[in-house]
Amino acid sequence: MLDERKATILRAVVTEYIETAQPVGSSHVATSPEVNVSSATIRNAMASLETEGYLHQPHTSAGRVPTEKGYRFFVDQLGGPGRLGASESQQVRTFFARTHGEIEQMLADTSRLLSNLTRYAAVVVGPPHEVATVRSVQLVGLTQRVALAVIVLSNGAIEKHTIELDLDADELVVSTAGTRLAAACVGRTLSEVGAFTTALLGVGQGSEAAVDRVLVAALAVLRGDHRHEEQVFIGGTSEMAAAFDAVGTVSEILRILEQQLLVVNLLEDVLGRGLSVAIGRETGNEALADCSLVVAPYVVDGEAAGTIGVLGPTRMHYDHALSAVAVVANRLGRRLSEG
Amino acid sequence: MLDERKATILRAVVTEYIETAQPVGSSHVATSPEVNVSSATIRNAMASLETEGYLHQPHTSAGRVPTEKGYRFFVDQLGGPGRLGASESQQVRTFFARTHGEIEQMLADTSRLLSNLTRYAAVVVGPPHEVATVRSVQLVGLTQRVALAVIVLSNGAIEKHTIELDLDADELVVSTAGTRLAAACVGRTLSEVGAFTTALLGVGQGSEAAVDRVLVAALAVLRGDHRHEEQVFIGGTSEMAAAFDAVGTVSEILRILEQQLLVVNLLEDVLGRGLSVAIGRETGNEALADCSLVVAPYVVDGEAAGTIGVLGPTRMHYDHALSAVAVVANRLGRRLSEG
DNA sequence: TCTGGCACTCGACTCCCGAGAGTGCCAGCT
DNA sequence: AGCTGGCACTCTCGGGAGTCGAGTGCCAGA
Repeated sequence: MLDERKATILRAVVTEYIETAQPVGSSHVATSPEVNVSSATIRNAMASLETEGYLHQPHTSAGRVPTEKGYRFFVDQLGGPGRLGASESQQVRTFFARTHGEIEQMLADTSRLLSNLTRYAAVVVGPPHEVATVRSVQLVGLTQRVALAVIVLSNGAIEKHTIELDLDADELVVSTAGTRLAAACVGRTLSEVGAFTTALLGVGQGSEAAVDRVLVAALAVLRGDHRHEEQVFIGGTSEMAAAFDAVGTVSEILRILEQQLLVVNLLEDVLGRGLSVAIGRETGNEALADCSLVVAPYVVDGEAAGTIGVLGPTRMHYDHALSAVAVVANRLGRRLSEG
Repeated sequence: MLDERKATILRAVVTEYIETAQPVGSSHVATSPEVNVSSATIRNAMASLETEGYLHQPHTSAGRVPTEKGYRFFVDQLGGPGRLGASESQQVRTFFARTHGEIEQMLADTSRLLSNLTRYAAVVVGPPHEVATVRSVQLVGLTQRVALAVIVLSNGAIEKHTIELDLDADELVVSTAGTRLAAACVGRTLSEVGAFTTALLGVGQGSEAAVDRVLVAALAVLRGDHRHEEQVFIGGTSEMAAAFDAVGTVSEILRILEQQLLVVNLLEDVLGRGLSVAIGRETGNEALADCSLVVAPYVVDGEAAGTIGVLGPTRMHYDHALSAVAVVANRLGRRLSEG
């Protein structure tokens, strides 16, 4: 374990490196107010910190740079998110006080807010649809052989699925099927609906064959995999790009962010490991070796509903990012709980 | 005007520069099979092309680089999109043959297809909602004072608007209002609906006051500005990033792409000027000085419905991008016309 | 156990020079 | 008249030498 002095020195190195992106030398650390020993002593400590794997020296005559382990120590000793500055927390409050309207728009705006606050890329994963209850189901015929199932969920989200019919269905048939479907689904969750069998719907009980066939087709679609249908909103990629200096790195990161499914899994994996910060390779993705991810779940009506996160360089302002993510997650959850 | 020789030389310089990103010297042009004069002659021609503004010389002992005017000439003399390679046009065909389901998903996938084909960023602007006819309207109560208007359009798109009510409305009131609304709206376009007055809806004619108030609130929302509600799908930003070498440039371009409204305007402005390619500053955006934009409208049921485009560096493969954009626009329009 | 001092290392920066790519111009050829 | 080969010139790029200085490790002494 690190004694108090080494911890202080490590803290100073990390802080300094985050600020300047330059390797930090012992004399520079000595000027830090928390440290009251000479640079020679610091040198000894830094050498030892290096052998223990917290610091790395790019070359002999350079200062030290934190390793992932060094950042990890730094983040752990932060001990959770601090408070956000007054003007920033005011900004968050007014944002959530003013925002209204469609949930998707709000989540997208939230990702923009978070990236504005942190100057890194922000990811907002919407609440999963499976757990929300169905408020309304409607079947709308688009063409003779294609209908659209529109499902309104209690949280204002909408799910829609095209249903390919194997017969020409007229309006009456479609709307009859819609009514039957609605009667069975409203008030249940999507995952319950997914478990429906045709029997539960009463297919075949004194109904037209055509209606039955539409219902069967609709059920088949609704039974489909609802996992990972979460919507993902990503903002501030330009801020993120500006934080790196190699265009190749930026390109690789963008390639990751383009795969929304991968992003969702990434965040949930990190959260699943009980972390709120994943540093470099801890993200589990080689392409993000130079990145860190700060995540937090948000809670709607007492249930974990979704995840938000911030993606930046490993030398990110962890304390600020942690606070921002925590505050935004908190407010977002509260806002969504209002209904 | 340029004589035949100068045109050929300019063509050769542009082609070469697009390929190599290196300033092109006269001796290099001389090796090109279309050119059968000595490098000295080419030098004279290139000097004259420079004074005429088609080429630029970074410094005395360097080769020439095309200016925007040079690219403009090159693009104009291409005379429209050529044919796409066999395997690529096959790729487009199978993509549109296989794709099915939600229109949004399809447009998003289209942007991915286009960026895959071109290796640049691709933008797909969805059909505007105002001109589609309403297939179904539904009012769903979410809470006592918030209802959701869900509008299904004939092309399978969905528009939804939250409606804040100034009274507590029970289910019956909301659904009654919904039925009345539907009766009036179905079959019309959204812009017609937007022009509705309360009188047209028959508000007040033998109906409950509560229903009327819900209807008035709903109409107010639907009257809202529908312009620029087009959805935008952007893919391949990572490819785009890889085509530049300054991270600052990439960041600026991403900042543009994050503003979807701006992107839509950009594409439509270019198209409005009758162009299919905007080079550098021709895009009208200073931040895109190093970019070119290749755009094409797509046509659904005989009507211009939307726009697709490709954003890459000024030294992009114009002929290929033009062909890809043209083919994808064509197929996309055809696919959406099927219904 | 900490500190000041000291010798040492090694990258960053500068300067310089040569190589090479490219140019402009001119005289001569067709 | 127009093209071409030749030539002198320019300027970037890359490598090498030299210097600077930030930073280190280690040691002797308080």
